[in-house]
Amino acid sequence: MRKLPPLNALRAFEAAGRHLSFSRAADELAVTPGAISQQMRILEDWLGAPLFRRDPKGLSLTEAGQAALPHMREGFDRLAAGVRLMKASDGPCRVTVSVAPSFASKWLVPRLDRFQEKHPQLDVYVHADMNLIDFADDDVDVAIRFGPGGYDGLISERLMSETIVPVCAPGLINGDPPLKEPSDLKNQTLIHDDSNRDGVATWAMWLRAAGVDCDGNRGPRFNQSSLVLEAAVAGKGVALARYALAVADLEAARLVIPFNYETPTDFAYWVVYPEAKAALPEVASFIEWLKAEAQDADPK
Amino acid sequence: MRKLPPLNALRAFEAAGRHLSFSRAADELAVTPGAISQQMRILEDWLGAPLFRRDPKGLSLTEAGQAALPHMREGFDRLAAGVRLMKASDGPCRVTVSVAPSFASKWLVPRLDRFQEKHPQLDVYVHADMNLIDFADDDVDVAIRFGPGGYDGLISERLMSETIVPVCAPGLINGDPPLKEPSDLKNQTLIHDDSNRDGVATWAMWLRAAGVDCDGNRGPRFNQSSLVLEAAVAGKGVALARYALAVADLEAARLVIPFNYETPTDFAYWVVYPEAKAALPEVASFIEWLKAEAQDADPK
DNA sequence: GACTCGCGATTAGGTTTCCTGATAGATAAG
DNA sequence: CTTATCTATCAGGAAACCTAATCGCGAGTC
Repeated sequence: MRKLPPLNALRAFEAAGRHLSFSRAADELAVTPGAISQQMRILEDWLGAPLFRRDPKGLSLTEAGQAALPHMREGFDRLAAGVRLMKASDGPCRVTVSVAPSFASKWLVPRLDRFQEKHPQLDVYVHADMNLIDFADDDVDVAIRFGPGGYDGLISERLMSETIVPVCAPGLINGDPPLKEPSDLKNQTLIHDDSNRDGVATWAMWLRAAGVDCDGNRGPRFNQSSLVLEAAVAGKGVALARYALAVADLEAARLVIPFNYETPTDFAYWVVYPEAKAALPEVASFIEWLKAEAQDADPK
Repeated sequence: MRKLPPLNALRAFEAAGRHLSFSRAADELAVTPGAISQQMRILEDWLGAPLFRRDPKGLSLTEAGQAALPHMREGFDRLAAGVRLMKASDGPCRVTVSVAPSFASKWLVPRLDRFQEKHPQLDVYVHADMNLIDFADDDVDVAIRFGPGGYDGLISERLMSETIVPVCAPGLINGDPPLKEPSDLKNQTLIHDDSNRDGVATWAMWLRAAGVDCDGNRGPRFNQSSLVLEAAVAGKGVALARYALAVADLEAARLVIPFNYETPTDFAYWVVYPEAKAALPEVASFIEWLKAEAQDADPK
């Protein structure tokens, strides 16, 4: 026989522990902070043990709270998945995918009609956001992320690897000054991508690796990779692009690779989702499609 | 943002769906059947879809209910595991294991002191029961079962395989009549084990396989394997024993194998537990110990 | 066929749980 | 010093929840 404390108190704990703030938990659950405070007192009384340390400078979880929190999260995730299975088994339903804006515009959106074709009853809601999202906060089913992988408490499956290539508009190659080899880059405008804070190849790194002695910090900068690519398409200069993002423009000959000098990265694209989401058939279909699509694009 | 229906309604649904009976669910949750009925109405209203078919001849789940039920079960299991982690991180705690009476007395109990030695702060509660148990109903953490494996919605890990051997008290071999080869069994009392309903080797099957023409149905019968073995130890006749159960008596020379004629079975011993239970360190320790212990006993 | 039993549905009314709104204390920033 | 932010606490009220009683239905039983 399971003996559980009041379920609302557990839900309040899950939110409070996640935010490490009673106020934000109250906000999430659409109640007042006082309600959360009381629920926590009730829960701690029921347990006979404290879950939070109320330091003057902020809230933190006790060891017990720390240990229990992931299970609470997972438990409520499961319940939510179950509830979604209960209602409206037929009819249109929606998969929400969180993805970086550049990847959305350059990779995902161009392929999305293929998914629509295969699953006409499913609507995809693309949630483009630079920031990592919180699956419990936002109503996100699955995320695509570029990085080292290994996201805690979530399932991450590798979609494809990535390489960095220089790209520019076709006209630049035989322009004046011409662009035939890496050292010609000294005479070109370099377009910079500031969106990868995590030290994915920069021009400075690339030039050093290619043995070109040149200040790699000059030139326009953008905080989104798609803007970088569009600047390159417009002939504004030479950009360092993630191949997956540039591939559509390359195939359409709006961009070319002036010299073949690929730089593989340790980072890769990952599908990331909470374990419980895999139970939803619409989410499972989307993930499966994503992986197949990535397989085609990047047979490794 | 997760949007969940009233949590108590979900818990009521989980219990009602599991028992396929509002009354028994009410019993489990210590409320009246009317309460369950109302909770189900509330939940179905909230969803806008029915979860149960109220046939005159009994309750059954709709497709939606069927799909959601396992997730509810798993979700509440997780919450329960989390709650157990919250309270009393130190101090003695208990692991409850459900096991067949014979296996308990002949295999588990003789080894249990080794576990106690290794984990002095853990108490093991042996719940011996002929019937399969319901992990949600009874407060059982882990079960050991003899069978084909593959229990739905639960994790099952193979402990060891099993073979069937004839056994008897040492005195019978050179007694009068003597017991030197299978055909001598015609002159012996055969002790029968009725505990295995699922067609694990019977004397009739065994004699046919061994080419002995003899009516294999005569002799005393017991509904527990441990009683069968004890009758054999007492010299009442020859028994067909599962090796794992007889091994302690064989090593102590209270029993012998009159002729080497092992019959392997497709069945094996399994540790079975709900996924969420593995989160509890005491349960994880016990399972780990069980597997190590089985490895020693049956290096496969 | 009448009777009983078991089971679920339903309703009114009461109890418990839960939340609000106001207030207080404590901390950090302006 | 003032303001903003955060948690704790309390009383009162709203909402959720449960009980108790009753009804309807079908399956056995005699």
